[in-house]
Amino acid sequence: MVRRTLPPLSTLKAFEAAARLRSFKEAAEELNVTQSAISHQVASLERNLGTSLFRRLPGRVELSKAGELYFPVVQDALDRIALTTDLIRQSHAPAALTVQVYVTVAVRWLIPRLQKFKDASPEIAISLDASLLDWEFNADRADIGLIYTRSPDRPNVSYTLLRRERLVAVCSSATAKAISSPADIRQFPFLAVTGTAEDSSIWAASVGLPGLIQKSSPVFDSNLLAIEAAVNGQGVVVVPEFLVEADLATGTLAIPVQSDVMQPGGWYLTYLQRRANEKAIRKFLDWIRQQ
Amino acid sequence: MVRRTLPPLSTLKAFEAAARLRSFKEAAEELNVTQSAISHQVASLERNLGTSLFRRLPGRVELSKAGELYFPVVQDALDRIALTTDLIRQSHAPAALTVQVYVTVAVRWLIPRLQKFKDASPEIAISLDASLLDWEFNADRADIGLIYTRSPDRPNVSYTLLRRERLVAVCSSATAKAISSPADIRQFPFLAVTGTAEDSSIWAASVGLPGLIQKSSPVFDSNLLAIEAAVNGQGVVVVPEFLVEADLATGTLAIPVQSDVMQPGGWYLTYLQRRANEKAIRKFLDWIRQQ
DNA sequence: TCACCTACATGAATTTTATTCATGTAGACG
DNA sequence: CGTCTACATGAATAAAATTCATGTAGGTGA
Repeated sequence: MVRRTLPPLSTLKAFEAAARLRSFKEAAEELNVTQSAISHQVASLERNLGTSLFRRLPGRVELSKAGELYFPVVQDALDRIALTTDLIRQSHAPAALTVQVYVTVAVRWLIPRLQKFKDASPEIAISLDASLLDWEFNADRADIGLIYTRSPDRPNVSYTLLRRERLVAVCSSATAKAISSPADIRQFPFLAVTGTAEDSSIWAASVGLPGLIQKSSPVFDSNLLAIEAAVNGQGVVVVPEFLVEADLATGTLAIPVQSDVMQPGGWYLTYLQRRANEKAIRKFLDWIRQQ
Repeated sequence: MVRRTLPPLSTLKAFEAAARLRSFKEAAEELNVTQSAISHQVASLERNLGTSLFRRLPGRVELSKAGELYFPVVQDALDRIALTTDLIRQSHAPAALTVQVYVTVAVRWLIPRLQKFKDASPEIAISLDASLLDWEFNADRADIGLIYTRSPDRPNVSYTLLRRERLVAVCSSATAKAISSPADIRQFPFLAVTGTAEDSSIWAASVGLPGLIQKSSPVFDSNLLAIEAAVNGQGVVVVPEFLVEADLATGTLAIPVQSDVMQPGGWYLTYLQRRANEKAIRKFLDWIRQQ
């Protein structure tokens, strides 16, 4: 008599993800394991049940009859467990929030304002994650992200639009004095930043200077470095306005040529939809919208 | 940001059992592991959740606030999984049924009739488990049990009364001829069987022979052996009537002294309540009630 | 009141299980 | 027809669960 009512529960995690995504490969990515691990786990569950749960088709899998029966039950059960597990963790863990943010935004915008949030919500421990690697929100590393995107439409992610930004070209005031018409800009190095070519060319087009960005332009890893270079009179850089507001106010940076063109995308606060009601996330969201 | 929505699911098995039984020791027994394993698993879950789930009291445990919140959810989720898992296993496993039965009953009653069941339900593969070790039904080893008990009241177990049996004393016909009154029985060895002292003394009392069973009586491990000894003229044994019906009919055994006393307990078919609707169990039950 | 018992805890050793790595297979796609 | 993609598979490795041996604390009975 071989009878073991519950299957090895760990295999269910793999099965649920594979069934939901209809792909072992994607399930593997979601669970941060290899495709091989999912394959083994599913095979082990199938052996345990004495029936196969997936039909293996070329290049993909689909649920078998038994899989169709099993999946909703397993998914529902794991959902319930996950929900209550989070509830218990939340009520017992000290509140903490990791904010994903680009270095430039962190240094030139967020950090100067962050003390106010800490004063208002001292019970929430804030960490910043500015590892440049992710341009998009990465829910594995952060609870909430302050990001720029043209397509705020990833599934299961909430986007709250904070602002659309005007693009401005900035340089040191000395440099600005030497520029009286848009064309004069060509006399100075154009400071390029990886990943922002679109912003630059939109701005250049708006002032009638196509081809402003040359292959020979100095290239920086991030806006932060390019802005510092501009402050030091090394050229002109195009950035969203809020990153240089303080410098414009103090005169550290100046606008050589006016333009009213906007960034094509928007700046958003993003977080996982299912976490929308967590206190720390709500508080940070409410606070940042007032800024 | 430490976030792992699902806890290690294997720890939930231990938690559920411990919470339900309100004892780590009993949970360990149910899951066939050591108490230490449960303790480690629960501790690991508690570490993962960041809060304790049990209050450790001297000699026992009770659920903490968080435990009270978690337990019903986990129990319900595991129940759902178990239910559907069984469903899938059933529909894909070749039907098989292990019947727990005492050796004597197997040899003298069940096996002679079993072919009829196999003929009627050839799709069900029958195994017998007559390992003497369990006097009670053991759901880990068998699907259904044919057992004798005075208290058919274990939780989660269904009992279907098959019959109550008359106790008869039997011996070879040669021995029977030498016995004309109850007292004559004392001239022959009384064949004792471990675990049936009660039956013997009830019978002895009913015919006015208290103290019939002596310390010097030969003792057998099971009725089967004692009956064989009686067949071979080695003495008198008291057994439930159905075990010797065939021998009485053929004259291999005889009843030296009549009595109408019944066994205090009954003969039951037992199985886990939750498995009452399985086809193999229902079929065996229906068949055996006709015998 | 003092052994002794019972139930749970704990750390190290061990066994079992999960995962990776390296490679294989089969069909789709250019 | 090669090449790519997604999954399978077996051996090696890493991680996790379990046991074993022992400890602790409170309760129980001589």
